[in-house]
Amino acid sequence: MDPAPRRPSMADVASRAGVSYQTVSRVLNEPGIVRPDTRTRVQQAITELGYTRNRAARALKTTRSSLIGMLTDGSALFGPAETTTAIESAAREAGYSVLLTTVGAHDDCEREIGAELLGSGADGVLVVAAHEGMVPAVAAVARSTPVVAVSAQAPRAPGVEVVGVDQQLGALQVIEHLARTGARSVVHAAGPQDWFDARARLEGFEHAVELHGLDGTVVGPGDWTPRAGYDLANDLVREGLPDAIFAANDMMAIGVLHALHEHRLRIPEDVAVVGFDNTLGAEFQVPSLTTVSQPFADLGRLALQRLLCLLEGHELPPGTPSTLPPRLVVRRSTRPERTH
Amino acid sequence: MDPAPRRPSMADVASRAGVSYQTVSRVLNEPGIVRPDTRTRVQQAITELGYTRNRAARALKTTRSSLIGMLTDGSALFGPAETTTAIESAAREAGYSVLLTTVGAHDDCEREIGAELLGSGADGVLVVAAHEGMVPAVAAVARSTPVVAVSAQAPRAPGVEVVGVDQQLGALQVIEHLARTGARSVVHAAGPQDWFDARARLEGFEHAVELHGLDGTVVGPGDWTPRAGYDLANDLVREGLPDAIFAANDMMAIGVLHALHEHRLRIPEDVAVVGFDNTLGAEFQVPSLTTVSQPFADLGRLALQRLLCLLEGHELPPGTPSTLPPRLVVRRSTRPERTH
DNA sequence: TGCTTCAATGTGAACGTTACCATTCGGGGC
DNA sequence: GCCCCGAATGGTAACGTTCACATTGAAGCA
Repeated sequence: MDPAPRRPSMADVASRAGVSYQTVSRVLNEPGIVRPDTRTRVQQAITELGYTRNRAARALKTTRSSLIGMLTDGSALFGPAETTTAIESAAREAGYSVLLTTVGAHDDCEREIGAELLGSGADGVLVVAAHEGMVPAVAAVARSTPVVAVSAQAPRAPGVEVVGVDQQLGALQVIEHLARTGARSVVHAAGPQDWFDARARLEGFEHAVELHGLDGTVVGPGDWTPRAGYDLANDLVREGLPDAIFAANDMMAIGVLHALHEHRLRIPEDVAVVGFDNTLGAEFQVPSLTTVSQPFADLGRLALQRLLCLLEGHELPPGTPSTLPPRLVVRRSTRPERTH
Repeated sequence: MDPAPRRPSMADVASRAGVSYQTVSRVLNEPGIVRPDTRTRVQQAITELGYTRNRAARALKTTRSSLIGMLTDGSALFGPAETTTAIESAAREAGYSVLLTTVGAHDDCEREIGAELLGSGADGVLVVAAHEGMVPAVAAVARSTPVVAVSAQAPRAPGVEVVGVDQQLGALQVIEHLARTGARSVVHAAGPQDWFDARARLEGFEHAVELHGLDGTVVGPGDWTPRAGYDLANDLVREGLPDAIFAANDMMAIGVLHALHEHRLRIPEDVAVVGFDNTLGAEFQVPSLTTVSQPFADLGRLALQRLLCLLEGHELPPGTPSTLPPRLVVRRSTRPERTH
């Protein structure tokens, strides 16, 4: 093995460029105040040596790690993967790196995750797919670190800002569409109620159903998976079908479709089906799935922007929303609206 | 604002426990050599103050960051999300945190990403969904940092170890199954050829088809999305259908199914369809999708294990595989095998 | 008792950077 | 020609840890 080929430090760059390491630091941090020819000399030395700043030393001295912790449920990576990606690239652009912490949905994660996040030294934390089990950990972290949650209504812990898509509005759009297309009875195949999003969708469903005088029933809760939708739909087939089934997410809707097909039911003629999320495959289900599209990427960027404001102390641009509207995407799994 | 409520340091813990900071360090790093009563005193002080080690200082002194960089394609989070999750939790268990770096499939990512990874100070790097565009960046990183790639055959850059699922074997299993169920002509709807996995599946297809004397054709390449599968299948319907269509991944297979349904073709009677990945929704497509299941979670753990060996210099347990076998999952989108 | 020995703990220095203050140097105003 | 000023750069200290070594104290043994 090589005798520890130590990465070059500022001192190495400095001696190569014939300046002091302080000048190197200045070239990196406030290039404006160093004379152009010195600056280019230093920059050349930097590229020649392949120098990169030692992150640890920098963090130690500045007490800022340039790290953002991202706490997310493992299973959630399937759905809002776009949020994750958007956050990461926006963070990179702002000079931060993203520290990923996943948590199993059913982990007893309070102690461990909280400690992990705290110990990670992140400047701020983003909670991406929020469920009840995360709340204690998040609350603990929030006492010493800025936290922004991407969530329906949020881990209402003190110090936690929330950015989200209006899930209730999404549910309302679904119900209105179903009402307009002639549905009288609607069943909501609910998601796991320890997830904030699932709860918000359920509440939205109940309000909307009442508002429109529909016959609304809730079954479940399921666990976001196709199998849950499949099982719930089979139960419904046995016990009597409504005009429409509104699944808590696309995966459950896929399971619902499958069960209905097995029973040779026609969609949407016998039953209409609606999902939520507009995930990648939704458009190509059979029939293509009417669903609610969430602006996952915008959401990620928005959350990061908010966190950066918290971290760097500047104001949020006025008019920045904290809630984004979802968008109903009508496809073939529901009856067409009359286009008189 | 509070006047910078500095987090407690070892010195704070030490003075509270009435020992020197060195003793605190020892309690944390080699508890065995400090007297039990001192140890408990220190530990109590630690919990009372909510002390956590300053990661930056530790990294600075030890020249190890306890960070593992994970480079992945953004779109890949949809598929092998399990790999990501498995890696993260295994890493946490081993005392490492995961730094996430995503890259758009079509980014001109060479310079930027390479610099990012290098500058991140990660002790090692894991490349999760490998495509051609990553190679320069990965090669650059590999010169100064251990790199393990999770990939078919890999960015063959010097110093990059590879762990993967045997994609060719998967393709072979598919073709054998199709041959046994009476298919004579098979079309492969290929994936993007700058992805190593896609290329391996294509090659596996070609070998297997020749081996079994089938009439094999390749169409595409597609871009992993359902729409690509949909478009390719529509072309096929127009130009003449084979007995079976083998899509490069499940998403493309979903698009294929959709197109076939639109043309009122029966699956598998008129055309059989096979996917790859066994993603969450595959079982509940209509009909349920025959596909190749990849042990994503095992793969993630394996990759991390390899990287840790590289990092910490110990030997890989003998008999540890570097290639995992996939498993064909036969469902209803292909004809049943004769069970004589 | 006096010496060695070892276990337990303390002290000093260093990791690579940035904040702060000191120094140098050339030029403009009197 | 003197002083002062500001621009450019250099030097020193400190962030919180860990490593290597120094110190302490009690036990073991002649």
